[in-house]
Amino acid sequence: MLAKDLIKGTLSTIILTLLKEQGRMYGYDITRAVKERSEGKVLLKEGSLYPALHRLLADGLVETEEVMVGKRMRIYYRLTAKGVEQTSVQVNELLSFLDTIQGLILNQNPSWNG
Amino acid sequence: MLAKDLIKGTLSTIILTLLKEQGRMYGYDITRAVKERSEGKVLLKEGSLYPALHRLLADGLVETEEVMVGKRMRIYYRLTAKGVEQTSVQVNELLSFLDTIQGLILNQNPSWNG
DNA sequence: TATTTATACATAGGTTATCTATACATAGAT
DNA sequence: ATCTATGTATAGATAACCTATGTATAAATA
Repeated sequence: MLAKDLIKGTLSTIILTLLKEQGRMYGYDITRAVKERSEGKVLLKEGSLYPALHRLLADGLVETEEVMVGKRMRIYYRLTAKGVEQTSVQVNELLSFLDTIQGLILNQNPSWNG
Repeated sequence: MLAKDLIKGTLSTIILTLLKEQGRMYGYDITRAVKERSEGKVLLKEGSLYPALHRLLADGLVETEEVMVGKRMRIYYRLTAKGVEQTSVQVNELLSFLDTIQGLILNQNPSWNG
């Protein structure tokens, strides 16, 4: 129940990061990459992924390229210039947040030890 | 917008951790502790905190002690035995998740560098 | 003495991201 | 034949968190 909720707010950043790194990916590709890299801990569902991709598209952070592979369609996504910028912003924000939470949990901030 | 969503799923763990450490705390106390420890980055609102505390109470993870201070009521919260157990579980889960996400973002998992 | 700020708890209602479940379709494996 | 993998899509449910509001005591400050 906890693990399920933790992904919230991090998904778009994960997708953007993968795209920045790989250049272009299609949806199914992303689900496998997330699964592999998280060692099976993060299982991205279609109901989460595709709406997320559509949001990124609507926000102008990614652009698409449709390709027919045999009789099957693939929709490749790649970052726009705006998307590249936003990726940096979100990655910094996310890493900073992870630090903050770790600090809260592990009590690395000495100011409260009184 | 990102930072606002990131807190989701982490709040109960933060509260439980604080209680485990401090022994007992009341609501307003918790908001200040979170603010201080996160250096102002996490501003816990009443509309988030009190429902969260009530959930923990309903789940039997905390118990309360009402104290009058002057004419004002304070409700102290402390962990139950079940709460102590659950705190460990959630902290481990959260730290593991933070590592996973960091790995995804920073690509520390070498298995995908092909 | 009037107003602001801090302390202290509470909840109704809104937002929204994610998940569940379902749908359609190609295609390889067993 | 049937299962599994590949590939995209959406309607509806869930639920956590926030906004806004309410009540009340009390200290500060103008």
